[in-house]
Amino acid sequence: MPAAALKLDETFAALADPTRRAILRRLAQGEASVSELAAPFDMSQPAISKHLKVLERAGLISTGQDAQRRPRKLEPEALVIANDFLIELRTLFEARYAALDAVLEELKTTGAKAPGA
Amino acid sequence: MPAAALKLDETFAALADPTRRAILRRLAQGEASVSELAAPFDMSQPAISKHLKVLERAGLISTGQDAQRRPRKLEPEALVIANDFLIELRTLFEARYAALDAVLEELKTTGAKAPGA
DNA sequence: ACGGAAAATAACCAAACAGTTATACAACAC
DNA sequence: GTGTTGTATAACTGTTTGGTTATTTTCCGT
Repeated sequence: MPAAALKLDETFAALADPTRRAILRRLAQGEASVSELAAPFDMSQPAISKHLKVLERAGLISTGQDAQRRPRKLEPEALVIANDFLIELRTLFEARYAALDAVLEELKTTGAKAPGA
Repeated sequence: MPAAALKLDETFAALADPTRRAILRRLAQGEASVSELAAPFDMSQPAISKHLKVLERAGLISTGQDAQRRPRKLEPEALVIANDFLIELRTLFEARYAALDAVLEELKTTGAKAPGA
């Protein structure tokens, strides 16, 4: 298993939670402190800290420092890795149809004979 | 919470497992029966059936019928939904930089004064 | 040095997950 | 109908997850 796959596990798992996705949306608009991030949610501060830890382990965010605050910011690289997997799938999928199209085209031009014949 | 968010939860959660991602890669190349899908893995058939159920609930695959076989095929629509979220994030993120660039540009042309001054 | 604010950590709990084995079901072959 | 193949379901188990409250740590202000 490639090393990146481990990160992929964590990245997709991190994205599977609506609270965490909302946090990412917020961070896409700029850095924010834990309490700022926690404010919109009906949830304790430690719960948010846990979500942030999940996001950080997945490489989706990073932590800064500003006095007592630990502002988080989005790390878009991890998003790219996730996207790459989706693109890989889509590419494989489309390649298959391209191959099928090629076969059909071949059949048409050679007069509906079997490929090996 | 929008209705699509529920699917997003399930879709990303489904993608978070390496066995399931491998199954999707396999299915991207064409339909396959359960036993075909199970073959590469050191895992029981019921375990694979469970993974397939997770993938199906997420809308990532669908089930056909061919005698005793229940061939699965990839459903790329769900991939699009997942991709849309990533794109949304990226768009928000880039919009912010665009806004920042605009501010910097404004500062440059007006002679480095504060925006409100 | 002390008090307070921001955040992290610990300890705990219920629910969900990912696997197992054993069993049941469905559809074909004879 | 009987046996066989392919798949699903049931029941169980250890681990992980997502939340809680209580406590601790870190840093600032005075």
